[in-house]
Amino acid sequence: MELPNFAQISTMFSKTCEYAIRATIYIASESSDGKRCGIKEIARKIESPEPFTGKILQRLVKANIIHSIKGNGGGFEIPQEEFTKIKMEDIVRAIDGDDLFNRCSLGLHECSDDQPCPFHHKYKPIRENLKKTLRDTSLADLILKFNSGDTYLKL
Amino acid sequence: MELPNFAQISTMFSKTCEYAIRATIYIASESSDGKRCGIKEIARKIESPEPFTGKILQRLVKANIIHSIKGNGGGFEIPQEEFTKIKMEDIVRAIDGDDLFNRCSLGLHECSDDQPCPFHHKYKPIRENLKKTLRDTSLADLILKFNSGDTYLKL
DNA sequence: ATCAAACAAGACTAAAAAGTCTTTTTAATA
DNA sequence: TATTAAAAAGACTTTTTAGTCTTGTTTGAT
Ligand code: FES
Ligand code: FES
Repeated sequence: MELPNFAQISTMFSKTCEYAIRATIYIASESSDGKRCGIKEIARKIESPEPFTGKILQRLVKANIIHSIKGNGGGFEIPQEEFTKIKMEDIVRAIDGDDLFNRCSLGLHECSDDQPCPFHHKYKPIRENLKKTLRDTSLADLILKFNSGDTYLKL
Repeated sequence: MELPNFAQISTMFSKTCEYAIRATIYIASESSDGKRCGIKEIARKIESPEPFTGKILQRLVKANIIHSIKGNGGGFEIPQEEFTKIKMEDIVRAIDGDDLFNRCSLGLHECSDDQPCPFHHKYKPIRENLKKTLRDTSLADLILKFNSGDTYLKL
């Protein structure tokens, strides 16, 4: 008999952030096709709860990552010329803030080289590597293989 | 004006797991000095809520990571010969389960090479690197610099 | 034997994250 | 200008994570 889980599902990004990234990729992919898309469609295509997705999209609009057009025929879109400018880092920061980038892995009040926790020296390079990847990965990179059907946003 | 955080504090480990790791390190450090320690002392030294710390220690006992001695003069300890055998991976798995090790970074039901999400190929090596580090880092490694006062468990 | 100092167990509460619902605003179009 | 299809806004609910409290059990020392 295995002990059941004790604490939270622990991943890099919050669930909210996961939805946000998936939604942004889907919108970009449609935009690259000249199409605008609405909440219902997005929620269906990325398998996310519809009203919650609405909330998240609002936040992405405020953070200037996606554009929204209100009214009949409206929806969300991203101008193609932004694809290379928008990085994964931007989405993560907009939703999860910068804890992932700064916080001590063991929960000390500060992560610092001067007063490091016992895991700091092994953790820091991993985090730096993750940061670099998030900084270097653009929406253009993310939709490339998605458009060709080689990566997935659900299942 | 900056937008306030929208979602959870996102780090690798749950807060519970952070406490667990800090507590284990502290206990090991005392044990390496031949000393046994109680909940109150541990909570004080790692700056964690006392009753919650008790809960977490219980879990670590069940997972066979630390030993507990009940009754007057009791407390927690870890036999020195275990220091190199106990890995960070063991603590993380005992508390957070294996989501960190398996879960898709974008929240798809499965993380797989066959039906990868758009971030999979960039994410996987980072995660593998983290896993390797957790697998390779033993309690002995963690307490080394802590015993010499070069790393910290609070502030 | 009794007492006191420890951990164990489990019910309970609080806070944060995730998710829903209702109302308002916007804008194209008939 | 009325209708309608969309997003925006904000109050609300649920679930999960974090944390507390009370009661019981164990055991060394008096
Ligand atoms: S001090 Fe803990 S990760 Fe830097
Ligand atoms: S499928 Fe998403 S990280 Fe592997």
